[in-house]
Amino acid sequence: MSDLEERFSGALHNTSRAWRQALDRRLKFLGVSQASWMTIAVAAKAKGPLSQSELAQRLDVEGATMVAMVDRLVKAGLVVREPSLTDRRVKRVVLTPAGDLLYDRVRTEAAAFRKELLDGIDPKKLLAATELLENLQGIIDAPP
Amino acid sequence: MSDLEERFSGALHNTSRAWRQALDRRLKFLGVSQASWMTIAVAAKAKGPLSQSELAQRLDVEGATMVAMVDRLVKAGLVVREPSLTDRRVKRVVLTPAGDLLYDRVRTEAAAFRKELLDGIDPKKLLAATELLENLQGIIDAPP
DNA sequence: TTATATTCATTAGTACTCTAATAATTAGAG
DNA sequence: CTCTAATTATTAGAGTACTAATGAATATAA
Repeated sequence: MSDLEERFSGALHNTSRAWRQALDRRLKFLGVSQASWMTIAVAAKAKGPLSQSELAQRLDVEGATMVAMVDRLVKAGLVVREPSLTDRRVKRVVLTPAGDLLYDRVRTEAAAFRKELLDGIDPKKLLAATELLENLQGIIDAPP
Repeated sequence: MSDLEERFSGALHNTSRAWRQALDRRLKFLGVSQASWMTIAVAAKAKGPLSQSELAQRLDVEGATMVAMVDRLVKAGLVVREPSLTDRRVKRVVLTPAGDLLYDRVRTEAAAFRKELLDGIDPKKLLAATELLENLQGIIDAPP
């Protein structure tokens, strides 16, 4: 029967949720949520400053969501909006020194947390699960 | 290196998110989100009517979140609040006929969607991934 | 060049989630 | 029985996400 399918679906969603919540608790002392950190991380990893649209696309959220996110990050002093010189519609999101510093700290913590959780897992099985998830993601994102 | 760990983490969160969003789109014509449906489902599957606390616990959300959720479901005519006769603090959440009907429809749709997505996946691999995820969830939820 | 279409950022309204604080009630200790 | 603990539901405020509509700017077609 499709008992396994239901079980997999439940495990996928519950584990993802539990992970996110646990990481959020762990990073609370830094004063940032995972959504904020992910935005900072994508902005930091890019070669040049990204526009809000590019950020939204890479983080798989809507543009309107990114507006509010950048508002909060600006308010927190972690990024600034810089008008593009070549396209006056565009505003580029640039990290402040405080943003850079925060990114370093959060990245370290997140990696340590990942390592703790996955330490006892067989790498072969982990790889197989990763490939299955990536495959599944491709199926979901495929054109209907 | 921990490259695989980062890759797994990304795949887990992205796949879970993509699944949830795709299912939300698919169920939009029924006028309910997955969060609402999950609440209805837990209430429907229970033997007797559950209190808001019990619902919150089974859905792994906070009590305050359940207050708002039940508010919306009551407004939508899917459930009613019934004061407990034995404990005047408690309000039990009872499905209306409209709630029962909606649950049947959504359950059918969700199962069909699951089947579509997981149809081409090797059951052995699916089982292995499920077990890994369940194991991981146990690690996350374990007392620190 | 002018008209149309697209893109970018924004606002407004809604949904779902959290934490912290509170009132009412119940359970337990003395 | 009374004082204290814990539990239940609630409110308030904030973060994160969506859709839909808008103005401004750019790109494309005629």
